[in-house]
Amino acid sequence: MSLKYTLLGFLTYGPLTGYDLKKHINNSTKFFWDAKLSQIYPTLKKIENDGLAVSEVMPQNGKPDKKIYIITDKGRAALLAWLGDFPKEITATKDSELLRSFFAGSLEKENILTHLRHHMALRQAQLHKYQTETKDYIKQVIIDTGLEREAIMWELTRRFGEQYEQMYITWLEDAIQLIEDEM
Amino acid sequence: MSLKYTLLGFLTYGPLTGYDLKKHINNSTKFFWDAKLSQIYPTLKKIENDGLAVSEVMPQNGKPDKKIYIITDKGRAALLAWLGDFPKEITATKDSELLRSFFAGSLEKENILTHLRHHMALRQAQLHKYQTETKDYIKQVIIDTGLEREAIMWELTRRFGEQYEQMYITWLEDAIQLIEDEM
DNA sequence: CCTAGCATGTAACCAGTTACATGATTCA
DNA sequence: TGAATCATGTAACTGGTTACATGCTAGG
Repeated sequence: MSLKYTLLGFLTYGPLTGYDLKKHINNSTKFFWDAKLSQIYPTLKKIENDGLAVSEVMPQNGKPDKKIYIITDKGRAALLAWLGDFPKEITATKDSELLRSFFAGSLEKENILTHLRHHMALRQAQLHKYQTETKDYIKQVIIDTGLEREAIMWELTRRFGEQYEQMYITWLEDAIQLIEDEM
Repeated sequence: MSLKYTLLGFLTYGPLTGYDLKKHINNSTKFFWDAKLSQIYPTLKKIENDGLAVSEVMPQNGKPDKKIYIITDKGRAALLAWLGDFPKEITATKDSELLRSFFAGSLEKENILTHLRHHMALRQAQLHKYQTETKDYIKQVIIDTGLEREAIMWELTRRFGEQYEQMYITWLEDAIQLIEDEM
């Protein structure tokens, strides 16, 4: 359901193709809302059928024709309605690594520790990515579009990613310490 | 896919019904892996078909008969194989509220602030739950089962929940401050 | 020469949600 | 009297993944 609004959200900044939208997602919402091209294309079709956007075909040679989507007033209204919505409950975020940790009690100590250390390396890489690539991308988009108000929100969500990874790394460090000492 | 291992994981502590399993999930893994009864029942059926567990029917009157599942050696082996698995990439956790924040730049300042404050109340309630209900439940399970080694891991995942909510609340506070001052 | 990027999509499948169906007991 | 708990499940649907199909261009 939220993919629809992700696409409409990006379309408010200007007309885009499915391929463009995927690149925008990869550089920004990927870590809290991601989708594959094979899901994006049918969703765009549905958006057009519902009158939330219209498409224009730009012929190309050697490549498939580009299909550019333009948001309609109805699409803008639908996005605003969604933005104004309040959830009454927090939605549980799934994390299979926490699940694995939860049931890891039956494994050998060293086995658990190897697991946690491996996971930590992945988290550190992700933290680094938020602090470099993602940060640079947001800076560039601000320069290119001049959307200052939006930029505040984009930077805030980037910082969430950064703080989430930092919290995760601290938790992993503490977990490793505790298991080394008490297991 | 992970629901299968969630169910097998709980079944290693003893024979349980689908209904029992849901209660265990609600008290522990719910915040990083949840499922409805309508998904649990067919998954248990699949687990039995694959030979990972066997079921015994206990007749009752006035209620549907209880169907108790018992994990098999094949089931234990499957769980251990999964526990030993390493993911090569971190999986993006979906969060529609972050997505809403990402696209909230077009809304009025007060509108965004109301949203963030509302979200904060939900997060504080969840934090409190981890610090009371969830903590008490783990204590009780340790008393009842004496699974000390497992208890270390359960307590660690509970602490993750606590630290996650604390991080989220801090982020929301900072976001509110920033928007009040700079928007 | 091979990989990555550009650019579209479909088909089959798996995971998960919502709604429906049944019905007794207990507690506020 | 009505909601919650116990206890099972099915059917229809939506969301999301994997695999397949096509084919050119640019760069290392």
